[in-house]
Amino acid sequence: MRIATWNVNSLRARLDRTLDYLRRHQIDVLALQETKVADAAFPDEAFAAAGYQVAHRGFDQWNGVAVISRVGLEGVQTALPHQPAFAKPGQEPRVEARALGVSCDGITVWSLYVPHGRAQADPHMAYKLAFLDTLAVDAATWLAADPSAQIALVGDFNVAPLDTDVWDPAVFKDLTHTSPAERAGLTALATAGFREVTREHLPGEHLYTQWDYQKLRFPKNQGMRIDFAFCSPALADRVTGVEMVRDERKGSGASDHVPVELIIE
DNA sequence: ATGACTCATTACATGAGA
Repeated sequence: MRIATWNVNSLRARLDRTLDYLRRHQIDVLALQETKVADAAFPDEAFAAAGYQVAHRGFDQWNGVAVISRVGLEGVQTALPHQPAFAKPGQEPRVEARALGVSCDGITVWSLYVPHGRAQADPHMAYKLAFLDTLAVDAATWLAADPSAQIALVGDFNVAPLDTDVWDPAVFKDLTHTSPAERAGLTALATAGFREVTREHLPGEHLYTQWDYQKLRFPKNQGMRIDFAFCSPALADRVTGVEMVRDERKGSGASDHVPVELIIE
């Protein structure tokens, strides 16, 4: 069984590419982030025609998370139990479309799009840290309720845990993604008992999952490793391999992120 | 070549992303 996660950066702009990827890589479950589409405009039919069921959460052109499965899909949860809300200027706080949980063939797959943070002093950063904090709290609760649970927390975490996860740590020092507080948010998931299986299987340095569109970042391999898969112990034991699909960053019309796949026994 | 941002929007400039 193959589970993939991909920040697709607009599903409508990359629907054909996504369908083609599913076919070529024989993906059973695909967690998408940044679909940038409202639920009403989600292309359900295209996935149904390819043999997949779909669960999606999206209000407008921002954020948006989905799980696409050909091995069953039930028990849809459209937000984390304690997911914090975010208030845009002049608007009421809203729990954004950043977490979608679905049960697929006995595995609970959460597609997660952690808030970016924008800048250290920006309110969005406090939101990011609160999101990570509640994620770890909820995840710990799930594992306490059932230590044998099969849970995959996958997606765009918008945190680079190690200095070698970014092409130049100095560039990010006063920006986002590498601060101790942000990194602590991911450490908390490990403390809760979840294992980051992409690092277990691909421990190499400078293995990136995202390259900015600007300044020839991809040809120069100046990227970031910010897409991960935190698995409950019972599921982590079943993971036999991980692949970062670097080819998906090539060519015109690519997302700035590549898919990350888990091969599960 | 993997190539000098890209996406969506009551769009023709702006906000957001990382």
